[in-house]
Amino acid sequence: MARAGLTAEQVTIAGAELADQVGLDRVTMSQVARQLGVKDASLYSHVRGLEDLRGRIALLAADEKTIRIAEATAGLAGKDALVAFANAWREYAHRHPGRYTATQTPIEIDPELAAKALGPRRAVELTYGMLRGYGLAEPDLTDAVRLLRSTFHGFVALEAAGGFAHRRSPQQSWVRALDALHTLLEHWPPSVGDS
Amino acid sequence: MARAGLTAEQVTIAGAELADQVGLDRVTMSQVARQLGVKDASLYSHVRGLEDLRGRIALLAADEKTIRIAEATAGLAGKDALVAFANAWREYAHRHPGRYTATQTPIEIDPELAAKALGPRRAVELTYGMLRGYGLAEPDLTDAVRLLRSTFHGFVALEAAGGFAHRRSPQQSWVRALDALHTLLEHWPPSVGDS
DNA sequence: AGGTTTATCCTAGGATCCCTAGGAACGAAG
DNA sequence: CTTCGTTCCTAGGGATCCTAGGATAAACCT
Repeated sequence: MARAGLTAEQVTIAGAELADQVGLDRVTMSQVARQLGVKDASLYSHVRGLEDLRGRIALLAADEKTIRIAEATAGLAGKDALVAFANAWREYAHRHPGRYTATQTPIEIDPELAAKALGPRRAVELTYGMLRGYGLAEPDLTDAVRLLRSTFHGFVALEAAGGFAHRRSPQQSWVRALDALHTLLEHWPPSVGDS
Repeated sequence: MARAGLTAEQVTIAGAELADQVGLDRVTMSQVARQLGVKDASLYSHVRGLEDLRGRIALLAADEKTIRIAEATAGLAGKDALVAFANAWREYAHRHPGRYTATQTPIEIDPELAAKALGPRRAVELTYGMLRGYGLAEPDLTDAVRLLRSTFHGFVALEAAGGFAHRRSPQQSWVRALDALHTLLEHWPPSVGDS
């Protein structure tokens, strides 16, 4: 019998693919093991357990998503950058629903593992960089970043949950939302309810 | 032995409370049964199974959330209505994280059960009603509703997932986001990328 | 009240899953 | 070739979901 020669990454990738196919909550140690042609107990040499696997999938997805966004927004500024950023985000969520869900699930991730992942930090930089063209200063910048991320995530989450049952296509509303966010950023309101 | 005298609603409520305490994914038939002082097999007289229970929790939560929002926005208009709507939404998510998660999870719900639930329809009406003051017409209205719902949901979801690790308090960003959305609705942009 | 019916709750058990313990075999390193 | 570390295995405990079928409490009806 030749040995499978697995690594933690391969297990993670198998889990991520399974998550995209059948949903994150249906990713099971046994299923992943079967997929890899291995007994489930064997996975524990590479991964601490199901929790840990989920965390790894989340980190993998965060990295991948960040990379897609970085590629999509490279060299762009202003509205072009905003649209490219948002579309890359949404496209990743569509293409990899299971992975995307993993990024959103509040999981405790092994700290020493998270330290290695450059995804999150990179993502923050990217978002701030995208907003550079709009001339915002702190703390408005942070507020704007949070608003954008909220809208992007909320939209794709509702989309995935079937929250847009209406006739109008989500795509049209999406384009419109980006238009709206762009003009909003251009005329970022002065602190109205200055509490 | 006196009989427990359960109903589907009581099982659902027990499940919902458990979800708020330990997280939706940790809601198990056995746990709910233990909580109710009953063997797990007994629950299947009231609920089809775990899937079904989750669906019922989701519908319950949707109803509750809608009611809170309706109470909060009663008699209000314009920005007051917007802020009250959004705060009621966020507050419900904070108070009932498990229930709220259930509303977001893409679950297939028993159609005949969903037909009874007035939550979703009511919620749609409420949202459209809240926007009445801004003088938008279709299809802008639908786009605006989707944008708002996306932002609200996205914000609380990221908040729950620990996505706002920054120094600035989420509360401040939230207030700011509502200001921004308000001015956005007042100056809803003409269709820019009219594709 | 007594008997019938219905629904609730039970015991029993199969299938699946997570995870641990400890042993076997493969591959590399001396 | 021997030794050693790692990968993978078998075996098994504990938990879960769910079904089947039986007991029994409560409601209903004459």
